[in-house]
Amino acid sequence: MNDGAAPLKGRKATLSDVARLAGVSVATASKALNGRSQVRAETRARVEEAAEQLSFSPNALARGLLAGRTGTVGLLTSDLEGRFSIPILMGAEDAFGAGKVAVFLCDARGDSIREQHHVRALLGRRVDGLIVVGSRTDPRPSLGRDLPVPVVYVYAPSEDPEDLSIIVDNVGAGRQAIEHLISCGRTRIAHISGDPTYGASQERAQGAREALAARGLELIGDVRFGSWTEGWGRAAASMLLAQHPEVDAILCGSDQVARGVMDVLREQDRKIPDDVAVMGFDNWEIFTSHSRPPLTSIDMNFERLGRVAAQRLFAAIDGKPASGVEALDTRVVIRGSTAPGH
Amino acid sequence: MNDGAAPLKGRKATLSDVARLAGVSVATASKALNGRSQVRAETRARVEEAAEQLSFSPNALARGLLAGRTGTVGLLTSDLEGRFSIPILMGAEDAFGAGKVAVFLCDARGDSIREQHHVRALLGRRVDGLIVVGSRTDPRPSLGRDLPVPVVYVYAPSEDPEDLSIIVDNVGAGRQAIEHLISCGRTRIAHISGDPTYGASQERAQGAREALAARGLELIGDVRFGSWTEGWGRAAASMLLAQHPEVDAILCGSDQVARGVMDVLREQDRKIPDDVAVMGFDNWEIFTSHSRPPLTSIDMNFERLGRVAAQRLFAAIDGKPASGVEALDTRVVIRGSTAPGH
DNA sequence: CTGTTAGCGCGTTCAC
DNA sequence: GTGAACGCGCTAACAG
Repeated sequence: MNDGAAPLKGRKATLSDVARLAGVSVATASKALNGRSQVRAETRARVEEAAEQLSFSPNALARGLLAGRTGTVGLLTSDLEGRFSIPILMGAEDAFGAGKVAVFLCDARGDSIREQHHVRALLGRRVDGLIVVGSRTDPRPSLGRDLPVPVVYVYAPSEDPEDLSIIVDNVGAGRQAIEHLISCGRTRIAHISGDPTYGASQERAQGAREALAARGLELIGDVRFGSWTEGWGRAAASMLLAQHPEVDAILCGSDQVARGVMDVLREQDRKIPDDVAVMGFDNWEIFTSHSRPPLTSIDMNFERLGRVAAQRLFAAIDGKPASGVEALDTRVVIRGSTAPGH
Repeated sequence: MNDGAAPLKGRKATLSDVARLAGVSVATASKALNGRSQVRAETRARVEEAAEQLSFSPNALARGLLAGRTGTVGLLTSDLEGRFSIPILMGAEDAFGAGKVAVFLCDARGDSIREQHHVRALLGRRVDGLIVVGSRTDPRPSLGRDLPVPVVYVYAPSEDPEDLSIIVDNVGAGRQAIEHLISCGRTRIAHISGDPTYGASQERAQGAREALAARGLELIGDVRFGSWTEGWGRAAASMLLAQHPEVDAILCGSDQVARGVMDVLREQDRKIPDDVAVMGFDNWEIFTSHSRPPLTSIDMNFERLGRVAAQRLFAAIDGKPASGVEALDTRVVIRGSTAPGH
C-alpha cells in the first residue's frame, strides 16, 4: 500500500542515492564511506557530506549478505526475572564493543520447544553466534554439534563436554563464604540452603564443608535444605536456634533465605552481627542493601560472565573454537551483617 | 582465514543447494517452500525433503532485502533490573506471534548517547519498528519524527504528542487501591509514597485523594514522600504510627516501601491486616509473595502493555499509524495484607 | 506447472 | 582516482 509513495522524510537512503547526490558512482561512494585509501580526499568529503545530508545508514543486511557475517549474536535465556540475563547481556555488549555487534535477546521461558523455535529464528537471521544462558547451574541439554555457528553456554553448562561453557565456581563460592566468616572470628557456623535438587546448593555446601575441614571445623548440624524463599529461611532459622543456640554465624543459600533468617534473629533479639553473623549468596542488591543490617553476600560477577562469554564467542567466530567448562570465581561483598560498620 | 575451509557439517545450506538436490530450479524450490499453489504436490514433497535433509533455513537477510521488511523489531530499554523490560518483551513476543517476528533487546542504561547509538545499530539492521521502554512514568524526549520506522513508547510516554505512547493509568491505580481498602472497611488511611520527583508517585497520590474525596474522606496526614526503599518505609511508618496511632490502613508507593512498613507494624505488635491493612504498588512477586502476610498490590499488567505496544506497532508498520497517549488500567491482586485468609 | 530473468543494496574485483 | 560489472540468497515477474 504505502510502498512507493512513502511520504516520510527519512524513508531510507541507499548508497546509490548518496552516490547520485555526490556525483560519483556507487563504488566510489562505498570506498569513500568505508575509509578505503583509493579515493581523493576532496571526493571523500563530498560523499560524506551527501551521506550526512541524507542521514544514510548502510544496510547491514545487504552488507551481511555479502560478507557472511552480520555483526549480530543471539542471547537465548530462560530466566524470567532477568536476574541473570540482563547483567550478562550488559557484559556481552561491553565486550563486543559499541556498534560492532548487536545482541538479540530471546526468552525461551524454560520451554524447550520455544527454545528450538528461537534458535531457528536467530539462525534464519544469520546471527554470527549464540550465547545460551541457563537459570540454574545444573547441566542442560546441548543445542547440538551441527549448528552453523559457535555457541557458548553461560551459567548453566552444556551436557556435552565438546561445547564451551562458562560457569560460576560455586564450590569456590562456598569456600569463600566460610573463609570470610572464619576471618570474622566465627567458628560455630550453620548453613541454611535452598532447594537441594539444585546443583548450586550442593556445590556451595560442599565448598563450605571443605573450607571448614581445612580449619578442623565442621558445620553446626547438617546442611538444612529447603527452598529459595524467605519463608524457608524463617522456618529453618527458628528450628536451628532452638536446637543449636550456640550458633555464631549462619551461611544462607541465597539472599532471600538470608532475609528470612535475619527476620527471625531480630525477633529473637539476637544481635546481627554481634551475636550471629549472616551471609547470603547472589548479592541481589534489592535484598542485600536494604536489610537490617545490610547483608554480606557472594557476588556471582554476572557482568564478567557475560564479558568472558562474549570474548570466547568472538574467538570462536574468528575460527579459534574452544570447548570444556571454564569456571569463574566469585567475590565477597562485605556489609554490616558480618562486619559492624560496613 | 576460515572462510572457505569451514569444516562444520551444517555450514549453511542455500536455496540453490536445496534446488539442486531436489532437481528443480531455485524459483520452484522457493515456491514449494513458501506454500505457493503453483507447484505440484509431488515436487513440493521432494523439495521439502531436500530442505529437511540439508536442514535448510531461509536467509532472512536476503528475504528482507527484497521485501523491505525484516520481521524484526527493536526493543530499547533503560531498565537495568529488567523489571519492566522482560515482561514487556514477553508480551510483545506473544502478540507478534511465534516465528513471525523477532525482537532485538538493547539496554541503553539510561544514557542518551548509548541510546542514540543503539538506534543507529537497530536502524542499520533494518528493524521494522521500535519499542521504547522507559524506567519511570515521566515523559521522555522523543526519538524524533523523521525516523524511517514507526516507534511506540511504553511506560514512559514521549514528550511529543505526535508520537504514540502506551502507559499505565497511575491515577486510576491510586483510585483502585483506595477503593479496595475502603471495601475492606478501612476509613483511616495513610499514604507512604516514594520519590516525589517521580510522576508515578504524584499520580498515584492524586488518584488516592480522588477516591477518598468521592467518599467524603481524606488521607490521614499528608502524603509522606521519600524514596522507593524499605528503609524509607520503616522510617515513615515509625513516624506515622507515633503521630496517628488511629490509622487502620497504609497505602504504600511501592512493594518495597510496603515491606518496610510491615516490618515496623510487626515490631509494634500491630496485627496485619486486623489492626492495619497494607497495600503496595507493582506486584513484584519476590516482595509480595514472601512477606508476612503476603502483600496485596496493584499489578501494572506489563505483559499486556507489551502486547498492546506490539499490536499498535504492527498496525503502524502496516500503514495505520496512531498517535497520542493510551493509558491502560491496572489490576488489584488481593493477598493476606488486606484480606485475611488470602 | 516449471524455468528463466531481473533486481533488492552493498562491497569487491577489475579495467579505464 | 574512478566506474562498470559481478555476486551474496532470495522472490516476483514473466516465458515456456
